[in-house]
Amino acid sequence: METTKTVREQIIDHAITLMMLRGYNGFSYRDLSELVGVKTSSIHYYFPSKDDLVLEAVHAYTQEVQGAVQTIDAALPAEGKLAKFAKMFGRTLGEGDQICLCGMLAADIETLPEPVRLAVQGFFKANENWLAEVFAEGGRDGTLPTSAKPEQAARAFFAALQGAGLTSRLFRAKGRLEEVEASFKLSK
Amino acid sequence: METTKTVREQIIDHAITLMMLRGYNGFSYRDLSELVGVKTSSIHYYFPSKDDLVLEAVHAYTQEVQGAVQTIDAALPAEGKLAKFAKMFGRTLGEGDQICLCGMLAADIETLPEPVRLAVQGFFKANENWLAEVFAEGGRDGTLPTSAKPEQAARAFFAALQGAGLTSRLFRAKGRLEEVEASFKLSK
DNA sequence: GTCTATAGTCTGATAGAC
DNA sequence: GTCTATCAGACTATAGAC
Repeated sequence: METTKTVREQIIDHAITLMMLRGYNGFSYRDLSELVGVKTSSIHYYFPSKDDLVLEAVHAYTQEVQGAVQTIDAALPAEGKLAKFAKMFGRTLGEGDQICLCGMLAADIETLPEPVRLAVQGFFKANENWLAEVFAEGGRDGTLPTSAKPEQAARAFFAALQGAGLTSRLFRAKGRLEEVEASFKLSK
Repeated sequence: METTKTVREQIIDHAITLMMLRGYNGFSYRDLSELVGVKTSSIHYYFPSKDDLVLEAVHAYTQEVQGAVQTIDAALPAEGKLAKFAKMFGRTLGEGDQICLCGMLAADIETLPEPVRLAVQGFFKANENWLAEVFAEGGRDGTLPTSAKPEQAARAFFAALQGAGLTSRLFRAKGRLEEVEASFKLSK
């Protein structure tokens, strides 16, 4: 099994982990240098500026998450899909001290350049679109409360998950994520 | 009218504004120095360390928000209280480029000392407790969907508001906050 | 590609005069 | 209380040898 990761991949992986923990302004090239085992100047070789690095990190993270979402069985009832999605979202939170990369960057957004904002928007749109399909389907098959606007329900649900990720970590109480799913299920 | 603010009050006010914009790791004593018009060493006179400043900022912010919440008419039906609360929360977002101070600090929490975590937790608890009362009341008076657990509904609703604050700013679309309230109203 | 060395800037924080 | 002056350390980033 050839699982050796390139230095470039290691940098991105650790950058993602660090940002999910401390945010964009809370980690440095030096932190990465120590984790990856190369000098900071070598990191600049791959990513000339920190902004370049974040942008690539967001792209990699989006692809990774979307890949996982696509594995959710299409034959499942809508209610089941929603449950799986929520559970998956909870699992990205590591040992409980990390939040979604794009939720974190949304908090840091006013210190980031426009291309990063667009990339983070892209992450939200992709997830919201997938969820809107599920809510629409749930309305049809009767496993979810009928909503006039599936897109609206999707945005509210995803926002609630992001907020719950924040408070789960704040209170060190993982259960807060499950409450969100329950709230949207009993609904309507 | 004697509305002159002390230097100390100005520092806290600007610190709150800056953190709601850029987060804890995105502002400096120098920024404050320029806004308030005193040297950074003078700021250190009032707040020896940055952590001291954040802690006082959270206390001041909590008091301010809770004060506003308490002005919501107790005679209003639960549904109306929820609407007022959501609208108030939206108004704290300034020109649209700020988010709730404690939502922001929840994102930065892993870079902050324990006393700040406790203070931020206090802010969330206070708001969630108030909302739990409203949800319980709404179940009784029939203006809100009956929930087995008003506390759970309160936490999910507040998390959704925090998440919507994040995405409203990300997309520069204020409307996302209103969607949350609508989602919880049609519910159940 | 990775390194050493370093530039240039910003950071939080302190000492001490007034 | 506010200032000047300064510290030690961190930061992103670059030049150039190997």
